Amino acid sequence: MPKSESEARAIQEKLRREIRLFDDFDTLETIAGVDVGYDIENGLAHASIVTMSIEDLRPIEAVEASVPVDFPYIPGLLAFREIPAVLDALDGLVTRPDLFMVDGQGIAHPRRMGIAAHLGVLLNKPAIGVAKSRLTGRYDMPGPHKGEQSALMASGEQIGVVLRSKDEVNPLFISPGHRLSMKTAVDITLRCLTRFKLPEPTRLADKLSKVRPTKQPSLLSA
DNA sequence: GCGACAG
DNA sequence: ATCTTGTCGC
Repeated sequence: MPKSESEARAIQEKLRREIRLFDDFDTLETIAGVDVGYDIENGLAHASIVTMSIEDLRPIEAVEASVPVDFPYIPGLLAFREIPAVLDALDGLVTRPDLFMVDGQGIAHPRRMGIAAHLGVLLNKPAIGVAKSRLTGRYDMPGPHKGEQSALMASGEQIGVVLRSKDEVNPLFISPGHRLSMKTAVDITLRCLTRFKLPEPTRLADKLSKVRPTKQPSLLSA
């Protein structure tokens, strides 16, 4: 873990060279949603990963892990705060998913190293960033209906797509993280949308990552 | 120097 | 992210 902000940025500058933004994968049958919630009073980061079939969006496996938070929230350095918990949860997975969908940015980041790109490079797996708000870049608001899009631009380049995932609700910010193109990132996200604002992988992971008062029935039990 | 700023 | 009740809309 980096001990300073400058050290963390240096790590990002180094890792960004590994990013590949073109489709580079074989099978794409399973996708895993990744999200992290917080238990403020206990100083814990609670990560959850939900693997499902891309074909029918049926949950296959769900794991969780809580670890002490050791890095503060600093815009642009979110990965250093959340990835430790994610890697811990990953150990509990029986089957490795073909692709990861992370709650946060892919390359739509000041140094093109959002948490989805960071995780993708660490695991050397395809990864997509699905954020609920903008970190960096300029864009025009897309039309009000589901499926409408606009480009997220920065430094004269497209770093993401602003996507209306549901009628009349704030749009999502999609960006590739690793081993897939901008187009594929959006195509896959669209295929994971149902009636909600968030695509299924992230939506289910989000529910599990929130610290619950008591135990709830498993997502896989039904 | 002044704002902006994923979760 | 998290803190929180009511309220609008299907």
